[in-house]
Amino acid sequence: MADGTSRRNKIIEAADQLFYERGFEHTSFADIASAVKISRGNFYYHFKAKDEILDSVIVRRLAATREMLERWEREGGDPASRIRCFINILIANRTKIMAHGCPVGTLTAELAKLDHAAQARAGELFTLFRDWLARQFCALGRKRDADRLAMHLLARSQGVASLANAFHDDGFIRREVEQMNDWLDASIRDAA
Amino acid sequence: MADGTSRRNKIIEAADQLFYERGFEHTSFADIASAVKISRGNFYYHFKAKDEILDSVIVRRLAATREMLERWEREGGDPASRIRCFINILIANRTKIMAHGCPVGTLTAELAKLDHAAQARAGELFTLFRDWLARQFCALGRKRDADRLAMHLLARSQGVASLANAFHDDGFIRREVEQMNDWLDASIRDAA
DNA sequence: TGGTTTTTAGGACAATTGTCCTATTGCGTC
DNA sequence: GACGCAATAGGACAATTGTCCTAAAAACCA
Repeated sequence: MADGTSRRNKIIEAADQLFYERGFEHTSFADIASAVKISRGNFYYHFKAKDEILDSVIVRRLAATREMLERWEREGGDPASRIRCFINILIANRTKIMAHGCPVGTLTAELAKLDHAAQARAGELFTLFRDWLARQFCALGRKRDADRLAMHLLARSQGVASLANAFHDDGFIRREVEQMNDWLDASIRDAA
Repeated sequence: MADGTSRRNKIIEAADQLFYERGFEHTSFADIASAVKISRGNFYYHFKAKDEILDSVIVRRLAATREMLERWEREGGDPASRIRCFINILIANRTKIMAHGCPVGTLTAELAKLDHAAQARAGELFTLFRDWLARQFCALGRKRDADRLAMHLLARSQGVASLANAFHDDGFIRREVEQMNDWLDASIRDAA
């Protein structure tokens, strides 16, 4: 069983979703077990410890993120449109975001509180977006402050996700996304 | 012992700090007990359950926040300067924020994942800031979109706290705070 | 001082946690 | 069909969790 639906992959998949919905620490082996319909003790054939499942989940998310960013790079059109793909995640995932927050931000925050060893690995998820956005701003002619703009946009989307989660406000997300798009337009004008 | 340093208050105080640093669920009674130097079983003389400690912590935070906002209202000068007091929390608390994130945002996010009953109460912390900021924007002549501006500023500061926590970047906070102040200046000009 | 109420310590409790072990099943190959 | 390895189930494990109980101590008041 080496295909994409191997038991190991199913465990990672279920853990990924549960870590997002309930948080890492609040998700027990029993939770994952009943989701995958596997015996609890048998996890240790696939993983040495719970931390190893977390590692695998992060690796999976990193791969999925890389893939998404590459797709946007291929099919997103010009750099501005690609950045709009990023901004648009807030709209596309708004239901999940209102229920569970941003998967990257909430995981990073939780691991920081736990002082967990995987903190750095999870931070790479942010770095992935940061560097990708910076490259787009470079291509827009904002080479000098590309990273600053990338961090700014990243922070804006984190803030929107956080408050959307707190207030469960759909309209708020839409308004902020509109403003972010306006901000992007202005940034492009400044570059010209 | 009815003074402000009663045992009950000391427990709440210690729990407040620990919930911030380690998160609510990851803080055990044993942790609080050793912080207050009290026997573990004796908590139940002061609190019926762990959730009751959380409630008390939230009540405490609500009171502290209200007090802070009232102080800014009294001593903050004009509405714009008061809003700058808010923005400046990011600078004043930057060390703690880089280590543990925003106390309001991280608690709200955690309780959302736990699907905890106190979620709504914790949300009031955000509402406190939201309404206060909206009042200030009203006073600045932005009555029509005061709440929108308040939410926007709240989201910005949440985003900054989130990324500052992830990247432990002091300079990033300062740059973003500067931008937020610029944005406030522009908002005031628009009102005129 | 004596008695009553408030406060405390310390341990018992069941439930849950992550972890580990072993016996058994299932599948592929000769 | 028999063998060998991969995969699994199910339970044992110590530790930790929140909770509860009871006896002793401290504080208070007459």
